[in-house]
Amino acid sequence: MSTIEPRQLRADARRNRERIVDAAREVFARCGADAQMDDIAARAGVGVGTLYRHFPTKQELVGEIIRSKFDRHLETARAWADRASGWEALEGFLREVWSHMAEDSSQQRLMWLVDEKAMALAETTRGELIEVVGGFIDQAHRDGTLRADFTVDDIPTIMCAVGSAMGSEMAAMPRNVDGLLDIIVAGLRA
Amino acid sequence: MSTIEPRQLRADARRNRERIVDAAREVFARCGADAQMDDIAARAGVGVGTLYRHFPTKQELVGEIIRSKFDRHLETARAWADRASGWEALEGFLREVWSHMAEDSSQQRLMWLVDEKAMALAETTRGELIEVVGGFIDQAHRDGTLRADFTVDDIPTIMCAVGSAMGSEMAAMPRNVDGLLDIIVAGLRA
DNA sequence: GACGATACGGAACGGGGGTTCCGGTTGTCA
DNA sequence: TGACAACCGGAACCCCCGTTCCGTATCGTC
Repeated sequence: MSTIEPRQLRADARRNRERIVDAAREVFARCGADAQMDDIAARAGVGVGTLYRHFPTKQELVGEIIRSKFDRHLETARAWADRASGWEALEGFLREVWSHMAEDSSQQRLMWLVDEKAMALAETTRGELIEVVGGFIDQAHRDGTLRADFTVDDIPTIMCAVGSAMGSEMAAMPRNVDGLLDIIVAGLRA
Repeated sequence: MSTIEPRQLRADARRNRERIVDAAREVFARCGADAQMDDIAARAGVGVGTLYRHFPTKQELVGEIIRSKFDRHLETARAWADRASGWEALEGFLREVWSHMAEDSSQQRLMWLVDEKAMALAETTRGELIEVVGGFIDQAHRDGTLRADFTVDDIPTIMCAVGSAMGSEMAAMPRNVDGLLDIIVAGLRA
């Protein structure tokens, strides 16, 4: 998946790397941005030192998780491109991604600690994502089924908004994310 | 403003309290949730000890800021109640609140560290807010101008989503909050 | 102006958590 | 099977930051 393959990892190292990523996913899902490196290492059945050999910094670990999320979104987009086009594909894509996001909603909070470097790891995938989803949007505009001023560049904002609504647990405040999603879809329609 | 008035503050104490709240507003606006107590005290021209006498915990200071935000939103709601009703009042209220939020967008990030206790300070104001805005919503439903399944309880979710979209600065991602607001308003309309 | 109550300042404390270091272990290759 | 490089574990390090403590200063009142 990565463009550069620095060198071949030793068998045990590769195994540990996978364990670490899995553990990170779990712990980030449970604790969000508050996840601690020690916990991740413990959950992976590995010492902190090992964790830090594979990911020299917490940011880099976060970056890996983010990258894998983008990968999954790209898969989703491609699946919809095969299955439909225009508005139908766009709505289908959005709703499916949102349901993925809802599955690990507390993980959404970790988007807050993403920085340039972490995001750079996902740049390639993001580019392809823009291409595919941009196709849906262009087609929908041609069909006149999508609000005229909407562009691909609006998608990150929407995703950020939705993700935050899912991830937050603001005290004593009711939360109805499904309602928000319906509102957004309705507002997107021409 | 507060229902309980524990005792009369000494003149200098009252002055310092105000300075602290002002400083907190500034520093939270600049640094969001990362704001430090030391910085706030320094900006207020006051020692940390003084800060802690007035607000025994960071949460309590956050609570004060949140409360004042809710107060302002309540004022906005009442102004719109005098001026209009139904959909017009609802949209006017939302857009005005959003523009207030946009003014100190980085302050939005501090909503993440609000807990029950901090929110409790704003409970009274929040109740009145629900009442006034609920009035707009009921009227709009009677007029048939608002999406049928929308209730007051959906508002926090929307606010959280919008606030996060404003407050985040996710790297290398375009951000178009105004577009999001238009989409939401369009989606709210029946 | 003097006295007690109320406040103030800011050095110091404590613990939480990311990161480093290095002595020991394990995979790989000849 | 021996030898070396690659890798591992986890105690220790250190900085950051909320919070406490207490000697000093200021306000209000008689």
